[in-house]
Amino acid sequence: MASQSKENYLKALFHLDQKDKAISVTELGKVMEVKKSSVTNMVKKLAESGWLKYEKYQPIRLTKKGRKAAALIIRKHRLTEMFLVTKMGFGWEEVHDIAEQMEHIDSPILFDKMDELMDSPRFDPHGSPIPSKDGTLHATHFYPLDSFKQNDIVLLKALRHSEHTFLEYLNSKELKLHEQIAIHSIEPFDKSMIVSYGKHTHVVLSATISTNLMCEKVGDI
Amino acid sequence: MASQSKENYLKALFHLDQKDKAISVTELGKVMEVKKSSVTNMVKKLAESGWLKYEKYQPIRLTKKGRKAAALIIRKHRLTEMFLVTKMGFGWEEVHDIAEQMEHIDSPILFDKMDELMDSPRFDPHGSPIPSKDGTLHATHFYPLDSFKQNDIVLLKALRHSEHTFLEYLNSKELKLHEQIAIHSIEPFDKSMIVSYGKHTHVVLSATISTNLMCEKVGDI
DNA sequence: AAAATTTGTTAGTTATAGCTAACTTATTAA
DNA sequence: TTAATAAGTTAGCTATAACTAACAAATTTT
Repeated sequence: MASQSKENYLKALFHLDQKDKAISVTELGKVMEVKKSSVTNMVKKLAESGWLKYEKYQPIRLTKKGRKAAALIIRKHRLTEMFLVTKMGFGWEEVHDIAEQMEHIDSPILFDKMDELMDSPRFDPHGSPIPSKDGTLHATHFYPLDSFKQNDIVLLKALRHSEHTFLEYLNSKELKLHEQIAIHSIEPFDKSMIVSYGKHTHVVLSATISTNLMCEKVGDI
Repeated sequence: MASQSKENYLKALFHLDQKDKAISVTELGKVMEVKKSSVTNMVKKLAESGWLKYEKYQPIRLTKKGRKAAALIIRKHRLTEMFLVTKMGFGWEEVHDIAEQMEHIDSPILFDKMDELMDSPRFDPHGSPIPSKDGTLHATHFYPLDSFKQNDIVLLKALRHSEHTFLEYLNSKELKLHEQIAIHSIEPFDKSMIVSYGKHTHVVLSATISTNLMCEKVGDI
């Protein structure tokens, strides 16, 4: 495939692409933490190799080929994260940086083996879906905790993002994926919630937290 | 640490260093599969960062710092190989290329975890010693099968090299590491041997094979 | 000891991937 | 609708790490 740098651009493009709106040079530069001029340069090269379509001053559009390549890199990343957590005993807050490097490893047998050893997991440790081998990423239908109502019972299915500090916070609250959460009340003023889950009853979750907890309703109190 | 390319130079230098004789630019170039001019250039840079000592037209000498850095890269390589074989079910002929990439991953916790999960293995799947965490590589005292005598019983402890075809050959003969080998006779003309091991009796091993099987004597027939 | 060969170095080129500075195009505000 | 701002591009520079071609030093052979 492409160089590590190119793979990172493809990955970033894939993520921006998911948010449906047009992808700009400036935006891509922000995500990649490089200057706009560097982006213009790189995007030209990626266009030459058919990973994306690009015309001066126009939005960047991934091609089917580019989208598939990106999905397969993300597949390697997420399979690795899941392997590290389920087979090696790492915490979900430890695996991102390792997977960030492992995703560039060129070895189909390695990732096939991980997949096999884990019986083809569909989600990574943070609840993000793992693209399938053909580069397909099926959409999930989870909604932020703050979009549910009082007396709803939900399951925590994914995190909107996986920043280290956020994961550490959830660890400190012993709030894990697939945990059942009961919404006792919602404070109208700051949207903070009083919830119960696992062995914790009547815990306060701020709106900052609850917007990032992606859930699925399973019943009522 | 250094770039991937620099790490590969250090590794090559370490291996050449083990063969005690002075390291030349030409030799290093052959191992690295680059032109001599590229070596001269790189060696200058490595010298500037203190990985080695170098003066024009003089042999290259690794510094203590360089030797340690190299040993730690080799540690990552060999730990990975062992992990892939013992924890993931790969064959010893499949792991080199993967480890070659994984050895550049910057993540102490990953390799510490592998080490822990395997209870600090001392050898990799091909019998090569794994440098310890402080960069020490203890010498092994194994000798090629062809240096033993008729009626000696030995254990296969390591391979002199691990080329894919050689490993495949050993697989086809069902000859594994730690297998006990009894030397029945040695053909004086071509130094081929008739040996028995496992469930195989009176198998012929050519000198080409036996020189690459590093063994340790455990008794007599 | 001179000639031939091998070994090693230097200078200059290429590709990748970033940067700054200057400029152009597009969009938004006055 | 002009002016200001934001977005995007171009040109030229830097570092890494390879290369070739030409040359210099060291070693071997005759």
